[in-house]
Amino acid sequence: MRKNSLIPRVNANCATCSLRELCLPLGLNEHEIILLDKLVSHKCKIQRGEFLHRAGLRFQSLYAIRRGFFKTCILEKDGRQQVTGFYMTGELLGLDAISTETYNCDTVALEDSEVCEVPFAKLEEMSRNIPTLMHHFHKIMSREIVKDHGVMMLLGSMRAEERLAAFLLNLSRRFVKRGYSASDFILRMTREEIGSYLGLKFETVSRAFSRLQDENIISVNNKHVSIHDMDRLRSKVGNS
Amino acid sequence: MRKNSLIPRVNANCATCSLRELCLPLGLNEHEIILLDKLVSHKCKIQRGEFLHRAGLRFQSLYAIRRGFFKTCILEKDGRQQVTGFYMTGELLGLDAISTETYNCDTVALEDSEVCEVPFAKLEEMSRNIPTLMHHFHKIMSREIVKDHGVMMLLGSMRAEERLAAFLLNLSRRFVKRGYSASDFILRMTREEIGSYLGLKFETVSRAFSRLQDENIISVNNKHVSIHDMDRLRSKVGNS
DNA sequence: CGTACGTTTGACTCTGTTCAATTGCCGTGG
DNA sequence: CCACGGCAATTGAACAGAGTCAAACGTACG
Repeated sequence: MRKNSLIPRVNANCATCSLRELCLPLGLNEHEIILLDKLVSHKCKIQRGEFLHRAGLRFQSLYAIRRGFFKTCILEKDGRQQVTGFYMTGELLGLDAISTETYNCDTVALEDSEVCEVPFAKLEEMSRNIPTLMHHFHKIMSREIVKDHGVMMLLGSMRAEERLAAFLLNLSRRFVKRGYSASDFILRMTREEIGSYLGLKFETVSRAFSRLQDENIISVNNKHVSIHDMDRLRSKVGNS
Repeated sequence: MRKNSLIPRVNANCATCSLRELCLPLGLNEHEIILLDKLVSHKCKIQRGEFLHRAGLRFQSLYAIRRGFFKTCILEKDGRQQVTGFYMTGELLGLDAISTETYNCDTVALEDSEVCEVPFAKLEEMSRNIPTLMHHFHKIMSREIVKDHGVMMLLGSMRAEERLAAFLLNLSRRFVKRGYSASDFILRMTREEIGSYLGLKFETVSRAFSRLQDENIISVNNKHVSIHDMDRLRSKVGNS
């Protein structure tokens, strides 16, 4: 990655990493985890607002998020930008770059973060000898595809309020998995970024927030969201 | 797959298959292709309108399309349906099922088709010994993700006419790769299916077709499309 | 403390949806 | 072979939801 950056690097340590459930090594034995430690050679810190990488850069590594929050976005020649995903602790960045051997999206930290660099060639080589690793990796890629199909569903057939409800429920679910509150969280992204991801203008996002708040389903205070009535929020999705 | 179906099976033969450029075996030597032949044990024919598989079925195999045309769609509990993709000769079906070990979309032939069954467990096993096969497979999965991001872009930020133009250009490009005309083709899907894929109602799709025809960019006669002015069609995409 | 940016809200516009009527196409059966 | 029925596609008119433009307010950061 960014050769001339000052991002500090230290050795990773998968064996003690608290992400073991979420990240790659799921289901490996102790010996295999030690091997993996050698694969994941470096951690690096990315400050809020910094790019992990930009579209066009040559692909070499995937990045597992050890801590933090990222957005990925693609940019059309005519200047339009589209946020293609938000990624949090334990998730894997860069899967889309394998096909072209070039990162084809910008990846930006939305809070101070830390990632583990996973050199892809080494990952492939190692997975030849560790079938469970290979299989797990395939599942992760496949899950990414399923996730994208969900977003396509959302973009293709839901209206503004439904989209926002689905988005909040998705975030909530992912926070829970990581041990945080299901109903109380801080949004790391702006209304505009949410809008881009959901195919809406930021004013529409703001209005949808306000409407959900007026109905006492959630309360919003700038970036802080509290879900008061999870069931009614759920019922917002899929009732058109 | 469908144990009690009457779909006839014959041995596949990758070595002589005309899809070598598009399908999995890209870049393999003769010996490896023979191995692959043993992997891809069966071809089967699917008639127009038939399901290759339905959502919920246990996943075991990927399917390479040897000839034909498919749509994949997901169904929400509330009855909404979303077409998530159209697949043609040389493309690979079932990648989304790896994550859950269950097909999570319906896959329907839109014309009489023929697929090669690729047992996934065997594919993984074999790719341990053939690094190029593994790498190529990773690229295919990654390409699927990139493609989905493109659709998200389309759904998130284009208007009706742009979406249709982008759709037609995409089809055109894929037909060319397969040796067909870039400017003259038969649509295998209905307006409703196009609409579902593009996040539009079928009336809107129909109107967009008519408008492009009125501008002499294309001509449409039911399922038959001719592109008259490729450049102006291209300029329709990305000018809002 | 002040500025810049993000957010909210209102009024108006416009694109796409909805509802409905009509035409065209294709396969089936008389 | 033609007539019929059903499904797909086209087109129009009225409507609604999201977009646009603009103003005002809050918050965060230097």
